[in-house]
Amino acid sequence: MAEFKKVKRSENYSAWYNNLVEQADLAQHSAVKGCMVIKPYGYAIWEKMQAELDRRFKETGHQNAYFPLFVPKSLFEAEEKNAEGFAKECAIVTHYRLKTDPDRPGKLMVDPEAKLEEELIVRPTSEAIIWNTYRDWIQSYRDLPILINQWANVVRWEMRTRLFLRTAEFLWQEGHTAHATKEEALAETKQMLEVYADFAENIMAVPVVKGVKTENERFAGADETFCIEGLMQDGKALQMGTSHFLGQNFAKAFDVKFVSKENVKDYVWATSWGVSTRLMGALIMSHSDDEGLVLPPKLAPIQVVIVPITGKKEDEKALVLDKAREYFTALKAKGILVKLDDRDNMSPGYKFADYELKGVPLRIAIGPRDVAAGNVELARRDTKTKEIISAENLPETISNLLEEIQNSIYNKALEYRNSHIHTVNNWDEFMDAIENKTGFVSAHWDGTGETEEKIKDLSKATIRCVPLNNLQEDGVCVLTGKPSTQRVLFAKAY
RNA sequence: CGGGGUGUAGCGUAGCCUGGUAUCGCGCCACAUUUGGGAUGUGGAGGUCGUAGGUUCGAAUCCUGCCACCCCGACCA
Repeated sequence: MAEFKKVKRSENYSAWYNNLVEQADLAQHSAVKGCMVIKPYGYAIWEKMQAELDRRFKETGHQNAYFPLFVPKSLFEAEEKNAEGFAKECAIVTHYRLKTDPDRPGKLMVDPEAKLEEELIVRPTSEAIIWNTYRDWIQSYRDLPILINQWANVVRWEMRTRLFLRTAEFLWQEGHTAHATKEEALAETKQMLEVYADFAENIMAVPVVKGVKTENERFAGADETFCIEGLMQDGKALQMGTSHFLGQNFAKAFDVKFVSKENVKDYVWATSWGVSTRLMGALIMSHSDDEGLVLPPKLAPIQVVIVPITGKKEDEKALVLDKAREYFTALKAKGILVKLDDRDNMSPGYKFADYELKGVPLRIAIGPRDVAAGNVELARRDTKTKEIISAENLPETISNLLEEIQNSIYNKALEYRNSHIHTVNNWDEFMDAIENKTGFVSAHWDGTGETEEKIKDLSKATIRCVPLNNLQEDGVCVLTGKPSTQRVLFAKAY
C-alpha cells in the first residue's frame, strides 16, 4: 500500500483533489486520453449512489431500459439545437474493420474498404435514439406516460479533463419520459429535481441550491433546465444534476404524436434528467480534508473498521481477537457495514492512517486494556476525535453515531455553503465577492444574455441558477443598472 | 486547442548542464523480533530511463516528432 503523499488542501486545491482520488484508491488515469479507470473502492461508492438513486427512480414509477451506444448521424442531427450543442464534442465511428498493415508487419490499419455508409455518433446523450424509438411505442394517450431511465456511459470529447469531474467517457443515468400534457411533463421535471436534491442532501450530505438555468446555460434542445448546484470547499460551484423540460422539441423532430381522449392528434411532451459520476467529485470535494477522504456513512462502503491491537502475549492476543470478532459479528447483525482488519503485518498506526485516508466514518480500536475493562476506543473520521467508551450496547451506539455523523457532515457543509452566499448590490461589491470571498454571489441582473456574457468575461463567474421560489424584489442590475425583479446566483464553477 | 512545466522500479526521487547501461527512500518477497498513531533487523527480487526516430564507437543524458499528466486560459455535466 502506498504511503499517503501529503498535499495540503489549502495550498493547492486541485493537486490535493487529484492526489486524494489516487491515494484513496478511487480512480486513476488510464491509457486513454481523458478517460479514467474507476477502482474497486471508488466504484463501490458509485454503486451505493446508484442503488439509492435507482430506488428513488422506481419509487417514482420509472423503469430501467437500455438503448444503443451509437446514434446514426441522421437521427442525431434531427433535433437541431441539441445536435448543434453537442456537435463539437462528439466521437464518430466511420469504419467497422481493421486489417493488417502491409507496410508495418504486425500492425493494424483502418480498412478503407470498410467505411460505413452512414457515420455513427457515440452518444453524448441519448434523446435522439430514444425519441426515435418512442415514435414506435406511442399512438394513443393510453400509451402515456412513458417513464424510463437508463444507466449508461456517454462520451463527450472534452478538451480538458479531470478525474470524476470531467472525463471524456463518464457513467451516468439518464431519464427520458414522455407525457400527454405540458403540465404533466413539467411536474415530472420538477419531481426529478426534488429526487436529486433529496439524494444530494440526505445521502451525499451535500447541500444544494435548486434553481433554473438561464437561457445561455440551458441544455441544448430544452425549453427549461432545472438544476441542483453545490458549493465545493474551494468556493467554486458545481452543477450536480439537471432535469430538463424538453417541451415538444424532440417529439416534433422525431414526429412522435399521440391521439388524445378527444381524438385530437398532438405532439408528445418530454423530459430528460441525469446525474453522473461527477457526483463522486462533488462528494470528495465537499467533505474531505488533509488526512484524506471523509465519507458520509450512507455512502461509505465500510462504515466501521475494527482494528485489534494485540499484545505480545499469545493468550492476550487470542482474547483481543476473540473480542474483536464478537463485536464484528454483533455489528454485522445490526446491518452495519463493518470490517475487521486483523492483518498482523501492519502496525495499528498504519491502519489508522490508511482508514482515515479512505474516509471510513468510524474506527474501533481494541486492545488488552479495553478487553479487560469492557471498553473500546472509538474514533470519528469527520471530527478526528476519539474516546474510550463502554462496549455495552455497541451496535446501538455505533448505529446512532453513524446517523449523527451523517447529519454532522451535512451541517458542516451547509454552514460552509450558507456562509459563502454573498449578497451584493453594485459592481465593486460583486467583483470583491467573486475574487476575494469566493462562493455564491447573490446579485440583481437585468435578465439579458448579453449582460450575462459580459459579466462572465469580466469576472469568470457564470449565473449558476435562478433559485426556485426566489424572493421577488425590485433592484438594479449590478453591471448595467437596469431594473431587475429578483436576484440570481453567480459563481465561478467547475 | 494556445502559453508554461513535468515524465527515471508499484510510489516518490538523484543522475541530465559537462554522453560510458542508473542513486536513494518507501513499498514488495523470506525469516525473526514487534503491535495503544504511519515498527525494526538481516537477506532478496524488481528498470525497454514516457514513446518513436536521429546524432554518436557508445544516449537516461544531445536533437526532432509524438503521447500522457500538472498549472493558467478558451469549451463543458
